[in-house]
Amino acid sequence: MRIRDEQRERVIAALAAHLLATGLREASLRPLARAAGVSDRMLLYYFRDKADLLGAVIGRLADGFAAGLDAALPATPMPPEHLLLAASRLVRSPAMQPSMRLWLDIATFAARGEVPFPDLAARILDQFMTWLEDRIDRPPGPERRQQAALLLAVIDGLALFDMAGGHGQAQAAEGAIKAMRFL
Amino acid sequence: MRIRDEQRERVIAALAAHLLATGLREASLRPLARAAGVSDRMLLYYFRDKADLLGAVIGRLADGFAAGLDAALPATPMPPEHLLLAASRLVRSPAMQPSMRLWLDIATFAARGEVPFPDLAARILDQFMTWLEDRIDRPPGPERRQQAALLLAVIDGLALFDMAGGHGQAQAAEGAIKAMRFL
DNA sequence: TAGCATCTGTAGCAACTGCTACAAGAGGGC
DNA sequence: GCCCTCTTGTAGCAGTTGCTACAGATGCTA
Repeated sequence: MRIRDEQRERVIAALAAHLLATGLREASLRPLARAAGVSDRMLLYYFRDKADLLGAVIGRLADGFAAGLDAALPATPMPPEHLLLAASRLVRSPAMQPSMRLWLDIATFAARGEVPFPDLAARILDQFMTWLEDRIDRPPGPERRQQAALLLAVIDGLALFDMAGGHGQAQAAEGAIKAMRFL
Repeated sequence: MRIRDEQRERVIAALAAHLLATGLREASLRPLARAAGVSDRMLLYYFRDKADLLGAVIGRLADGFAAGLDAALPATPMPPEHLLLAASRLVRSPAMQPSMRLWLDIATFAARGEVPFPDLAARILDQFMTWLEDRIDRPPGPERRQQAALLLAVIDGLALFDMAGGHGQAQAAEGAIKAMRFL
């Protein structure tokens, strides 16, 4: 039971990077095994099945993503307008692009109910929400939560534009954000 | 050259409904052929290849989607706050859910550069944008365009929430929309 | 030294992927 | 009658998919 756990760990680390780079669509066992430097046979020895493997890797990625967001923007409360602008710029930065692309992939798989993606999607959504809530200069409560949800919707919408090649639209929307106010 | 074109037409109509129901992820030739009531061999006689087929079908769907939006909300200019609320409710309605789910699928395929999805995604994005612009009570110009882009970002973000199982977040965001203003 | 659990490679299965070679039927023009 | 183009079915290719049966290797314990 020792080597197996060590290898699990090693595989998760290796595949996290690989998934970010290539996305979920080409994530079949043999290429994943190659990327992790093991055989596909062993992948299914370390993990129960493909869903188990992807769940572990994406779970790890989600934690890393949350940590990255925390590090990139200190948890100092600010007006929602400022937060929205800062967060959308952060999320649309080239460094975050692979993560957002993967997040979109996960959302579409979750939409079809494919395990383990619904759970993963819910978890990522929650992480994102609390990250935003912690940075809005309002007392905790339903209103702050509503604002965070709206902010997240805008952010995800911008990310979707970028994915779909609508960089112009993303740019335009960022312009409008500056003229946006919350009562 | 006659039957072939008739069949093309028939296949496109049949597969439009099928794609809406099942999404892009299970859209391989044999199931598509079954849904269209022809053999996979003939599918590739009517269409050059799979990309050609999907391009035709999704193009048709995009036009239908745009027409549906036009019919559902008359082109009467209104304040962006009202439009946003009306549009998001429309787009999140159960009837529109399959279309939005497919739109997400298309966006993720476009993100990987897979033909013909980048072109399709750009086209759908443009249709959506003009639909919104036509309903904002402002003179045409960059500012109206920016507002439309921001509205679309929110709408797409809400759709993403619904796909990812975040119905609570979508609900919350809609609440915040009511307290949102454009300068 | 034997027994045992853990680990790993070889090989393969049955299903599916997009696509194609080939031949044959259907129909019209000469 | 003939050819010629359009249309269609049969069959199959070479590659991929997730997953597994089996046998052998390894190392620890008694």
